Amino acid sequence: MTPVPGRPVRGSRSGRPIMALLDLLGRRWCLRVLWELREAPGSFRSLQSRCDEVSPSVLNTRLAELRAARLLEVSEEGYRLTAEGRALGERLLQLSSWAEGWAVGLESAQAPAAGAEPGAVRRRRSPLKAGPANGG
Amino acid sequence: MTPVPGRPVRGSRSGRPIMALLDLLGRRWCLRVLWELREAPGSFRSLQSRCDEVSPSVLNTRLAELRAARLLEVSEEGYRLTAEGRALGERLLQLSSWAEGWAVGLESAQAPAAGAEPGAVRRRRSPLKAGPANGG
DNA sequence: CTCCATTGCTACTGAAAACGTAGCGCAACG
DNA sequence: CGTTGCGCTACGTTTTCAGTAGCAATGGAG
Repeated sequence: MTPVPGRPVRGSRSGRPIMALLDLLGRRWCLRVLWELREAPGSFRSLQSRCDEVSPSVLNTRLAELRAARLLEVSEEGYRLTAEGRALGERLLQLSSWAEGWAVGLESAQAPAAGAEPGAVRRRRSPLKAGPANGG
Repeated sequence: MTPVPGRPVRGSRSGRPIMALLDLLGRRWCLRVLWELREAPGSFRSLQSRCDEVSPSVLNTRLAELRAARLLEVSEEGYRLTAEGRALGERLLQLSSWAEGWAVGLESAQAPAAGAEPGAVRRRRSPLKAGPANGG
């Protein structure tokens, strides 16, 4: 089921646009497909190959969802982003530049923060300062 | 296993930063947790509640991964984004504004593109125009 | 001081999603 | 016509997520 704004989606009962988007983008391979299509349209097998041989069944499911969400359309070249999809893709580009800085920061830290590192949130009986009211 | 730049991650053999990021963000609930933390820090149960009662086991896994990636840290208020994490969160904000436009576009289209709609990529024996060389 | 409510998770099971493979049917090339 | 390559689909297996119960630590109330 493709998450779209206005309908309840995983993570939201209200169907807020950003919630629908987070749900869709949070599916395995979705961001990667968008990323690849941002660079160039492609056929099914081309996309499969560019996504490191993702399984055809999952790729097909993701393509159908992206199409249902009108981020992607079928053309003579195979699959390409719609205008909306391209606009989204431009915003993904900014993630790339962020990621370069991230990688540098991780390198200087030498390793990912170890899971065994002390520092888990202490148990407490009183609630910590409340966050904002529930979104959704 | 937390995807980090420099190591092979799902979707990439080279460990390119953007690939590690796409892998991490493409996990269920990851974007949503980042989105909620962008707004305000929170305790475990607060985050759980703000993420529409996500299961504690998955939330715990996601928090650990985000922490290993140094996007999140433990503080007196519970969990909060690191400086890097906040920078990423700002970029997520831009997705929100995009999503508002998306929702409008979908409304005027009246329904998500039906899966049963004709227009799947036609079979062909010759490859379509090739996309770029494999990324990853 | 004791009791007990609340917290941060963990353990565990079943459901859903992803993975991986084989192969069908169509298109088109030789 | 036979063969090759394409876009998927079907199906079984593995992994991840969803959901629940509950433990141990914390600390507020009496």
